[in-house]
Formats: sequence, C-alpha cells, structure tokens
Amino acid sequence: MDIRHADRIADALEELIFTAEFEDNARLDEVRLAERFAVSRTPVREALQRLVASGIAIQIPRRGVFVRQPGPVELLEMFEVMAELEASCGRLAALRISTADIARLETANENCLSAIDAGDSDAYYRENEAFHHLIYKASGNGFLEQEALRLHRRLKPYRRLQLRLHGRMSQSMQEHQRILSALRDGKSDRAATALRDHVAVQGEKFHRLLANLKPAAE
Amino acid sequence: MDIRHADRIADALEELIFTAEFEDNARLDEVRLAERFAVSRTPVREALQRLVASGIAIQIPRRGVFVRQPGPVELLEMFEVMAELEASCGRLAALRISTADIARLETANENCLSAIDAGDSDAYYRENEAFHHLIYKASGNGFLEQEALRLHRRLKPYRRLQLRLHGRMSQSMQEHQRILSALRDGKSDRAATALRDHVAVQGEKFHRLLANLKPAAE
DNA sequence: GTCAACGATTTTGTATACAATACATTCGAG
DNA sequence: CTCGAATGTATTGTATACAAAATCGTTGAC
Repeated sequence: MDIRHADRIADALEELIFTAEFEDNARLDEVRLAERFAVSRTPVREALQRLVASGIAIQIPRRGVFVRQPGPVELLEMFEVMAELEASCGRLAALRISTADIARLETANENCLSAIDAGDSDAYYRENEAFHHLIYKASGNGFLEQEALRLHRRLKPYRRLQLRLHGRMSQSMQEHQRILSALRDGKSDRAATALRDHVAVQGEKFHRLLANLKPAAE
Repeated sequence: MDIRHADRIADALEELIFTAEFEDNARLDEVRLAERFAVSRTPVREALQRLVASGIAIQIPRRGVFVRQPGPVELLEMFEVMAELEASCGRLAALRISTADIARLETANENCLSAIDAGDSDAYYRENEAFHHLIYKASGNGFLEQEALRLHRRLKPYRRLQLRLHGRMSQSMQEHQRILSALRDGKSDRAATALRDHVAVQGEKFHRLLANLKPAAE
C-alpha cells in the first residue's frame, strides 16, 4: 500500500455515500469503519474530516459525523448553480476560446452523435462530459474551471438517473450546436444563455422526476 | 476549553495565513505548531487538513503541508468568479426578491451613505458587506448563497487592500443604486450585469494595483 | 573536486492509550 | 406509573508511542 490510508478511505467512503450505500443521516461510526477498512481510528477520522469539508457529511461536535444527502430542494439549488456556473464558463469562453479548442469541442460533439447512433449511452455520457469539461477549460479561468468541475462531480450521481429519458439526447445535441455557434461567433451572452438553458433542463427533468415520485406529498 | 482544539487551531492558522504571517510556500511544521498552540500533533493535523481542503494550503504526501497563497493570476481569476457568482445572485434575486428584502437592501445602502458622510471607512466596509450578503440571500438559492459567502470570505483579505482608493466609494454607491433599481423592476439581466460590473471593478483595481507594484517585472 | 551511496536524523503517517463528554439504563422519589 | 437523577457505558477528542519514509550529512570511490 503506497498510498495514504486516509485518502483511500475518504475516496471509498465518498463512493459509498454516492451510491447510497449509507442512507441519509446515518452515523459514520469511527470504530466500525476502522474495523471495516482494517486500520485504526486515526486515518478514518482524517477521511471523515474530508467528507465534512466537502459537504457530503456534517459533524456535530462530540456526537459524531453523519451522512448528509442533499434533499430535493438543495439538489435543485445545486443544479441551478451548475447552470449558472456553466453559463459563466460559456460567457468567458466566447471571448477567449481558441480555434484549437473549438475544433476539440466539435470533435467531442461528433463523438456524441456517434454514440447516439450506436445506441451507446455510456459513450454518450462520457463524450457529453468531455464537451462540458472542454468548455470549463475554454473559459480561460482555471479557478472557475476547478469550481465547475467540483460541482459537476458532486452532481454526477444524480445526473445519471435522468439521462435515459426518452428524446432527450437529440434535443441535447441541438442545444450543443447552439452553444457551439455562439462560441464560434464570440457571442458571450448567447453562449451563456444557451449553456444555462441546456443545463437547467436537467434541473427541470429532475424536478419533474421528483414530482412524479411524490405526487401530492407535503 | 469547551471548543475543539482542532477547530480553534484551524481558525487561528487561517487568520495567520490571511494576515500573511506565514509567507507563501512556508512549511507548516506539525511539531512547531503543536508547541505553539500547546497541544499535541493530532489536533494540529486535523486543522491542517481543513486548510488543505479549503485550498489555503496544499499537502504533499510524506512531505508536509505548505502555505499556498494565490498568485496574481489566480487572484484575478477568483475576482472574476466572484463577479460571476454575484451576477448569478442578482439574476435570481431579481425574479424572487421580496419587498421586505428590498427594504433591507435600501437600509443597508443608506447606512453605506451615512458611513461615507461620516468618513467611517470601517462602517462603510461593514455595511457594504451586508448589502452584498443580502443579495446572496435574496437569490433564494441557499446553496448559491453559501458558495458566494465562501468565496467572498476567501477574498476578504485582498479586498481590504484596495478599498481606500480615491473616489471609489461614491461611484460604488451609484452602482448600488443601479443594482437596486434593477432588482426593484425585476429585470434579471440588468441586475446581473450591474452586479457583475460592480464586482469586476474590484478585480480591475486589483489588476492596476499589481501593475503598479511590479512595473516591468518578469 | 565531484558525485554517489550509505547511515543518521527528522518528519510524516498510523496505532494505541488516555481523557472527557454524551448517551442509556436503572433506580428511586413523588 | 411517570419523571428525574445518578451511575455505567459508549464514543468522541487528544496525547503519546511506534513505523515508515524522506531529507540531510558524511564518507568514500573515481
């Protein structure tokens, strides 16, 4: 084992929480986790601190740390912020993007199309992600890129749920085209709006999904 | 001592780094810090982890953790993201703000004016901060509010430097008026643009400040 | 004189031991 | 029977001890 146990455990715990292995508000027992990972409490505690710092768990002093799955409201809020962040990336990218990066975006887009034709939704997911990550980078703002990546990653488990809804993919590709054309033309406002709407659709889908789950609840 | 040592030390270290007590790339020696705070290495290590998680320091495995002051480029990037985040807050707030919150903004604004008249720049700083925090909250998006607060806080030490530049305050108040009127009218795009420009000015000032500091350096 | 390899020292990472606080159960008073 | 206090137990927070890795210095070969 050439890697720090604390890091390994933090990654493992994050994965376990994202895959809903631990339910919301579950206490993350230090000694149980220590036994489970066959280490002492020390690296477990460091891993827990990392989870708390990243917001997927909360710590109540002298009580322990507890899983904190975002509720429906917070998820919608996070999707909304994602849309705003991507809009910002688009706004800046329209002013700064290089021809090389435009070419890369076009390639990713074509790969998306190929994946749709092949019916390979995993490949579509991957190439779609590449498309968006390229836009983050093309913003020319490394800090913004990192923040966008961070939230994107955090929302990943929830995005997977809604990908395979009926005619979404082809509509999504049209939106990609609009984004691309705005970037090519250097129209920052158009690029921002196109990206915001494109991402916001995911929030809408999610909203509808929730509404269907709990028809008249609360 | 009824508070966790780790938390106290983390706050203290953060403050020390923000006030440039530790210079960039300085190693944060666990045992020295432990002696300094009169505790063992354990709570010091937890504090360091928190610094690393918040990006104020970086950790090189088996080497230690080192202060990581953002360089000029990254600072400009952070100011740019701050401008974008506030623009997003303004966009959403224009759609959702309550009359009560508008009244609160007006109050904060009046307090800003009073502070200027009184020549009390500390009070101005405080009320200006309140104005912006109110807008974050008025976005109606708690997650966005937290993210904005986080970055705002992170940029705080750098904002203090440039506050007392010549005629900035009165210009700033005019911008606040424009923001307020856009919010009152529910014009989301206008509010977003007004806020983006308002905040971006700080980045510009900072840019100029840097250019003056190192006229032809590197 | 330079460079490399080996050993000593320092420092991080982990394990364990101890302290202090919170929780639960039980016992007793009303 | 219900509520509350007290003690016992469990769990977090901190200190210390140990292990492993990296840095530094020295020594020796070329």
